[in-house]
Amino acid sequence: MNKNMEHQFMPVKSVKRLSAYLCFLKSIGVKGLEYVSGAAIAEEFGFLPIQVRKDLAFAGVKGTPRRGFPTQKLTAAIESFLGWDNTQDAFLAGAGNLGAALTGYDKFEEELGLKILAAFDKNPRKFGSVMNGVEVLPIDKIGNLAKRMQVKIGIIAIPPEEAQAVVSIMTDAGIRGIWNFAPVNLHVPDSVIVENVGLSASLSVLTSRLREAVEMECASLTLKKLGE
Amino acid sequence: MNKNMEHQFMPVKSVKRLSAYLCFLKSIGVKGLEYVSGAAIAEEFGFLPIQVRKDLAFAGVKGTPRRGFPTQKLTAAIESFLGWDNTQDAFLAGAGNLGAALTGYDKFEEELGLKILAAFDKNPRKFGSVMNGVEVLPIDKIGNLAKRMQVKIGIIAIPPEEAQAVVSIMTDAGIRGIWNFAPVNLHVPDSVIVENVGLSASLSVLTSRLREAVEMECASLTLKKLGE
DNA sequence: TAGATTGTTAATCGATTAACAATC
DNA sequence: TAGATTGTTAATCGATTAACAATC
Repeated sequence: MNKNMEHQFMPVKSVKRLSAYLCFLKSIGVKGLEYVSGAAIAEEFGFLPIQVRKDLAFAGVKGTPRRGFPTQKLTAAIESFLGWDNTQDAFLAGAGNLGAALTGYDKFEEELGLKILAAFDKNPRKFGSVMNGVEVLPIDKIGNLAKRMQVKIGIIAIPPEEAQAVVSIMTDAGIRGIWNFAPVNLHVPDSVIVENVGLSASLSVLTSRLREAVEMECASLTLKKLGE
Repeated sequence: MNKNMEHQFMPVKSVKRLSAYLCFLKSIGVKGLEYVSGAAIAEEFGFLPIQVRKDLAFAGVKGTPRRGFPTQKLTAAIESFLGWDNTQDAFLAGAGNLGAALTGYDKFEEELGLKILAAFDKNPRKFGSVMNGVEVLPIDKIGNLAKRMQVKIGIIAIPPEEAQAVVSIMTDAGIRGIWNFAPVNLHVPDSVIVENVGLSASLSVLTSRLREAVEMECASLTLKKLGE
């Protein structure tokens, strides 16, 4: 096994930033600007230009000195790099409010290429109903159907208590990627990838930052008073 | 300005992990185990014990050698550290599917202390309706009401094109924290904190990891064949 | 050409991990 | 006491940033 085989993994943070750049590029793309510089992207996000250049280098686009990056090519390159240009089929576990939000959000299919083939729920009253164009089926069928249709992505939008059982069925059925919205830590085989959305964690980051800001203000206020 | 004033900011990653630990601690808390070790928590998440201990040290809980951390105290300490123990009032912009998911998710109020006081929408047909116990008001009223009620947190669950305008109204009205679900980069004054949920970014991380896994398998398969 | 921007190579910084002493 | 686990201090690793050469 030689060293050249070693695969360069993409840093998670770069992937996330690239996805943000893409969003921005699409918004300026409509303005018809032929080139965009790393500095311009950096400016928009408050990053340093060198960081943007590093991220873009990962995506493998070459820029032109003095001009920047060709907007169209750059957009296409990042899209391809993030895999937004080919469709991925997914099954959604949970036809509640969150499930409705996910099926109702056209951007996932149109821009990211995530095609939610069907939703699954344990509530019999929902069976056969259509949620934003996606049919709701009994949750018991999820394993067999995933295996038969070779679906590789499962979305977890069910209560945390029920999540692990469904995930196990999914992975047994050959699902390789889990997009998890439930506040539980899921256990899966090594070959399966779990991406946790972690809304509670995200909210915690916001509130802890807010508190830090308030503390800073109090501190500088006290300092000012003492200085008077 | 002496060095002692310098505030130790909490690393975002530690905050996120602590929030995950909390979820796990609550689930084992019901089992009535008096102590839990860093190693046990690490095991659950596949982390190294030292990382868990480092994170817990931030939260300021003292453990007992040979026994671990007192489950109750630890849970309470992390909750307090993350601010889950005091209520925060919030306004929600957007009464669509996502807004419904957020208002319908009781955990935010019960466990994290996030109280969504009202939802705001531009669709007149929704005015006055009640969404999971939260009243829907005209979006024009969000600024005045936020100022009057001194609301400090705003949640953005509206289309990206409309987000910046509403955010500007929010920050003018004194809102200090924005929890952003819209796929746009928001511009706010320095005193305001934005936490982006970035569902597209999250999905991109999953799909790029999946692709990396597939590539690795192909590579090792090729290698195997060559070796035969 | 001159100058702005890219891309590369090196330095810095912060987070993770290791080693080990302290403690119940 | 012996042994397991915490907590501290140092080493490593990876990501960010700086410096600067290459290039249009």
